[in-house]
Formats: sequence, structure tokens, C-alpha cells
Amino acid sequence: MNQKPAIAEIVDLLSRKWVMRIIWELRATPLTFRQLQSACGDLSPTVLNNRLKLLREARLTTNNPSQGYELTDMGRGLLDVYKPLNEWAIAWQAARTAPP
Amino acid sequence: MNQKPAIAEIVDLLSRKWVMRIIWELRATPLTFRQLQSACGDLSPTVLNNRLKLLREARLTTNNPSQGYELTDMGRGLLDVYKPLNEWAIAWQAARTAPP
DNA sequence: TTGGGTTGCTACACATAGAGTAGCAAGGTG
DNA sequence: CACCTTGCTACTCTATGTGTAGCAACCCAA
Repeated sequence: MNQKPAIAEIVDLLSRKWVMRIIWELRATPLTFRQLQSACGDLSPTVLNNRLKLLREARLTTNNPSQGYELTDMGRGLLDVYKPLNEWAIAWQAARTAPP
Repeated sequence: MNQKPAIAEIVDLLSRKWVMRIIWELRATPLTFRQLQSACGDLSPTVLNNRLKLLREARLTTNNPSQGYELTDMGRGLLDVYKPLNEWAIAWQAARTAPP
């Protein structure tokens, strides 16, 4: 019985709304549940809790009771992978704004 | 009046279900609507059409009537950016399968 | 010890996004 | 003309996400 490819699995996870945003908000420092909530523009606790559950299962975040939620090493690695996306995105937006 | 940051905009787009998959399926060769549909496991035309509309608006794909849908240069650039994700994903899955 | 403030989280009702199926109009081919 | 494929729309139903209220556990000061 085989799993689906790793890339498919992570793409599924990252395609859930708020997942990337949550990872991004944890980039610098651990945050408590409620800090995360307001960092994401008062994201509803229903969704936040659900995403945090997924992220913990994926071992991308942990919940250190004294510090709050924080990225694991894996989580930080993912963030690194996403860095080039930012540069691409800027070029993309510029090209889009330009005339056809 | 300012747009939201480029990175946020592309993350929003990529967070819609099937968007990455569609880009992926177009990686090698143009596909017709129906080829794309079956490449994505008989994705419903409702969603496929909607995603293709978004992707065309984002200038990541074009619809060449004689060849079908294909990636633009921008689209192919995005695919390049995603390549490191694949390697990360494999390491991630391995670590996840391993004991805590 | 009591009142206030956190904390993480659940319950529930409502809204939007996606899935599944049918089928149409346009075009090409025999 | 009959028959195929094309891209796509209409429709219904389910999954996913949103918004608000509020609870139990904890800490801290009076």
C-alpha cells in the first residue's frame, strides 16, 4: 500500500487556506494562539485550530506551552524553500501590471 | 491605493485547489481542456474552467487554439521556483515516517 | 478568596468554494 | 448527413471556511 508522492502531499497541505500564512507569521518568533489569530487578521479560531492541528501532525510546528507555537526545523526549512518565490512574485506582478 | 504584496497575491492563487496540479500537468507539453481534465483525474469541468480563467488572468497559461493550453514563460519560471520544494518534500516525508 | 485578566479551544449557524453529472453549441471528418 | 471531439455552462449537493459566543484552566493582584 503506497502513499501518494511527497510533493503531492505537501502541495495538498499548502493548498489549504491560511497554511502558508501561518507559517509565515511564525517566521521570526513563537506566537501564542491568540497572537497568531490577530497576526492573521483575526482569523477565526475554528480554522486556526484546525490548521495548527494539521501543521503539528506534519511536524512543521510545535506547541511549546511556555513559548507558544513555533516552527520546527522542518518548518523553517520549508520557509527557506519559499524564499525564491518572493523574488519570482515581484517580477510576476511587475510583468502583470505592464501592458500586454 | 495599493495592491497587496506580490507574494500574498501569488500565495492566494496557489492556495486554490488544483492550481499547482494544473501547472504541473502542463510542465512538458500543451494539453487540451479535456486532456487536462483527465490528467487531473477527471477534475470537474466547473473547477477546471474556473482555474484556467484565473491562470490566464495571471498570465501563467495561454490558450493557443491549435495546441491547447500551455504555460507562458512566467508559468515555466514558477515551475522552476517550485523545483526545490520537491527535494524538500522528500526529506520531509522521510522524517515524518521516522519515529518521533 | 475573589475578581479580573489571560490562555487554548469548542459549538453552532451561516456562507462560499468545490464536486459530480448532464448536456449544449461549434467545429472537424467520414 | 451522421458522428465525433472540442471548450464550456447549468444544475444540484457536499465539503470547506467564516463569524460569533462562550467555556474551562490557568495566573496574578487585592
